[in-house]
Amino acid sequence: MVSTKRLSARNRPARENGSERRAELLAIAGELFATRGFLATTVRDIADAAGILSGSLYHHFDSKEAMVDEILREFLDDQRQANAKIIEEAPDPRTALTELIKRSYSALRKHPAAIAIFQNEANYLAQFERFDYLPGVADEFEKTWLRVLQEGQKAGVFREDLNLKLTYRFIRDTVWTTVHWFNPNGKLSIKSIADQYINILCDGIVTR
Amino acid sequence: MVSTKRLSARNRPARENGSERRAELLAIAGELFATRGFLATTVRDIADAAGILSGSLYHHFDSKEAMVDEILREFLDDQRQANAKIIEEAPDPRTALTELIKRSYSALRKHPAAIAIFQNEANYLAQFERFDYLPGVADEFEKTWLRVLQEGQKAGVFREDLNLKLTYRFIRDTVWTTVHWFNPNGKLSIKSIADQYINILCDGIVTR
DNA sequence: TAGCTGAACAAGCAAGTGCTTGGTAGAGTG
DNA sequence: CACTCTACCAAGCACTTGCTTGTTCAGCTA
Repeated sequence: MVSTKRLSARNRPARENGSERRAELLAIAGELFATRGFLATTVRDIADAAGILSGSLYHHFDSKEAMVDEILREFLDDQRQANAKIIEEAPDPRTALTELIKRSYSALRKHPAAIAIFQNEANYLAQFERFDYLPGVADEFEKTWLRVLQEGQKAGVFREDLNLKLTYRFIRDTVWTTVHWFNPNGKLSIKSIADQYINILCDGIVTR
Repeated sequence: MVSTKRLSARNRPARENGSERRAELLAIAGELFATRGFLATTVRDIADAAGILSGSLYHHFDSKEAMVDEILREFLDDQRQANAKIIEEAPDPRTALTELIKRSYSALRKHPAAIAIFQNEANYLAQFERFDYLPGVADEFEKTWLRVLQEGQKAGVFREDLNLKLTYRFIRDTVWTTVHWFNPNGKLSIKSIADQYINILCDGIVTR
C-alpha cells in the first residue's frame, strides 16, 4: 500500500485568501462560469480574460474546482448570515417573509455570478466530494423559509390551505431564476421587481 | 478556390426521421443532456447508455448538436401548437391564462428532458448558427402570454397596477423551473402543483 | 443466390482539456 | 548584499473530446 495523500503543497504563495489579484481573478472566473457554464469554461478562457497564461492561474488556485468552490462558499455564507439576522429581528411572519424575499433579490446585485452558478451547476457539482456541503445548505435554506411560512399560518396571516413546501418552492424558483434575465442597466430595478413580486405573491393578480 | 461544400453524405441511412432505434437513442441522449448538461455528456456516455460504441451513433445522427436540435424542435413545435389552440378556444382571458399554465405543467410530463435542456442550455446553444431559432421561439411564447394578460387587464379581470412583462416572467420562471425538482414518482401530482400555483397566483397567500 | 440495407464494430486522428514543472523578473526586506 | 516573495511565463504531459474511416454481418428483397 502506497500512501495516496496528495501533499503537493510545494510552494503555497497567494493561495490562501488575501491577495487583490486573487479576488480579481475569482471575479473574472465567476462571470465566465455564470455565463458559459462551469464545464464550458476552460482554464485558458479564464487566463485569457485575465490577460495571463493558463499555467499562471495555478499560482493562485489549486484547481478549477477550487475556484468555484470559493465563489459559492462566499455567497452561501453571506446569504446564510443574512437569513439568520432577518429571522431574529423580524417582528412578525409577514415581515419576515417579505424581508427574506427582499434580501434574496438584493443578493442578485451582490452575487449575480455565484447565484447563477449555484442554480445551474449545483446539481453537477454535488457529485464531487468537495461539494458535499451543497445539499445541506439548500436544506437549511428551505427550513428557514418553511419556519416563517408555518408561523404565519399559525398566526392566521397566511392561508391555511397552502402546501407550504410547494409555496416555498414557487417563491424560491421565481426569485432565484431572476438572475437569468435581470439586467442591471435595464429599466427595472431590483427593488421594483421585489416589490411587484411580493405584491403578487401576497394578494394575487385577480381584481376584487 | 476549392469548393468547401460538405457533401459527406456518403451513406445516409436512418438519418432522416423514422427508425425506432433512432427515437430510442434520442430519448437516451435527452435524458443525459438534461441531467448532466449538454457539454458534460460525451458521445461515449450516450453510446454506453445505449449499449453500442460511440462511432455507431454517427450512423443515426450527423452530430451531437443534431441530437439536441431535434429534441428541442420536437418540444417547441408541440408547445407552440398547443398554445395556439388554447388562445383560439378559450372563452375568456382568465380561462386562457389558467389553461396556458396547466398546459405548460403537463408538458413537464411529456417533455421533461427537453424542458430541462431548453432551460439550462438555450443560452449556450444560441451562440451557434444552428440554434438561431431559439430566441425567436422564446419571443413568440412571451407574446402569446402577454396578449392574454393584456386582454385580461382590459376586461378588468386582472389588476391594473401589474407590470405585465414582469408578471409573465414570474409565471414562466415558476412553471418551467419545476422541472428541476419535480419527481414523477413523488407524492405531488403535476395537476395538484398546477392547481396550487394557479390558486396562489390568482388570489395570493395572504388570508382576507 | 446475388445484391442491397440498416446497424453495428474497431481503430484512430486532431484538437483541446486540466494541470505540472522549472524557471524568471522585479519588488521588497534583513 | 543576499534573501525571499509574488506574479507570471513557456513548455509540455497525460488524457478526453467529437468525429471519421473502413469493415463486418444478419436480414431482407429481386
